Amino acid sequence: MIVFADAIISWQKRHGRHDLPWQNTSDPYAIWVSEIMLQQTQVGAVIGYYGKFMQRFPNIHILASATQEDVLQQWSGLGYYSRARNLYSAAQKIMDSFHGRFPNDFDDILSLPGIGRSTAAAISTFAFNQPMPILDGNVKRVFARYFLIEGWPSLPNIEKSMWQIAVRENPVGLNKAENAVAYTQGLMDLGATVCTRSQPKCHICPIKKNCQAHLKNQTNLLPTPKPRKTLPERNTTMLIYMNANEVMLEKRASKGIWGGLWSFPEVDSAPINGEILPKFTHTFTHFKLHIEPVLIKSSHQDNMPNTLWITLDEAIESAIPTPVRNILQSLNSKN
DNA sequence: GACTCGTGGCG
DNA sequence: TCGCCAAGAGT
Repeated sequence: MIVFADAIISWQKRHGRHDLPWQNTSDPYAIWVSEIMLQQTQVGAVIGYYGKFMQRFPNIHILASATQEDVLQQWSGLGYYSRARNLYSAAQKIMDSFHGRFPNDFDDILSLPGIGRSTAAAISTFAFNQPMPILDGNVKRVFARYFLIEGWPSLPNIEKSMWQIAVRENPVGLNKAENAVAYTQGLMDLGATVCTRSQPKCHICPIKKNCQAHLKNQTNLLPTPKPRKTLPERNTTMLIYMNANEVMLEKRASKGIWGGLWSFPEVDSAPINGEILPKFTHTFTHFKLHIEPVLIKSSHQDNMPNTLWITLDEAIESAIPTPVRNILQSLNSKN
């Protein structure tokens, strides 16, 4: 109730995070970019990308007038590339449908591609001081423990009840708007720095007195982990066509894994005319990919569709996924 | 409701 | 070393 929110708010003001690169601003564009980058991605992994992205695309207009290739290049290595494609697509929509100004209406924000309920709420709160409830991984963990909610939090019925709690606890009363930022930020700060998944710092937690998991000594059992199946494994052979100083890259389909990025042509098994490079494994969230790179010396420039020849140095700076970057860098260090 | 979609840090 | 999962959204 009020007690919960007040405890979070006062704790955040004293002990929360106040100096992240996307804080201390009300620019909806800056906040939007940060919220997209932070989806399923930890703060430490985002900070470097965020600075470069904002330098390259300082506002909506510049982002919208760039190419998707430019945007994917800045996103290269961060993962979940549909976020970058949707960010770019949303920028176009803001130009076309909202006169180039980021909308402040919640439903308008929610209508933008790549923005779901929680991200829309975070933008609404941080950029426009309109308190709307969020429900991210941090909040789910805090709620699961504080209210002793069993079951994997992303199960639809569990998540639904957590949204109800998020709405109920969200401070929307009179004169609460000024604390909306502190409450929303505080929930995430608490989950990220105190109510962590392993070894939570309950001794410094501002709400431990009423935390059901803490009182019943079940903190280490909550939240209920996701039911895991064994990861499926796949194999692929990447063909690295290379002449004196250039490699051939192939643009991947716009959807699916690494959509819209540049990679190597893939086949099921190695051809006999190549030099087999060391195999390695790249692990995704939902499968393992065993990659066998094969180097093929090619004096002529094969004219395959959706391909280009590019120097090693330029290739490394392109919109490529991480395993491709690793391969290119190993080739570069050889030469 | 289940699946897809990246990468890196951590115990 | 390896399983887990993080400021989720789209299909």
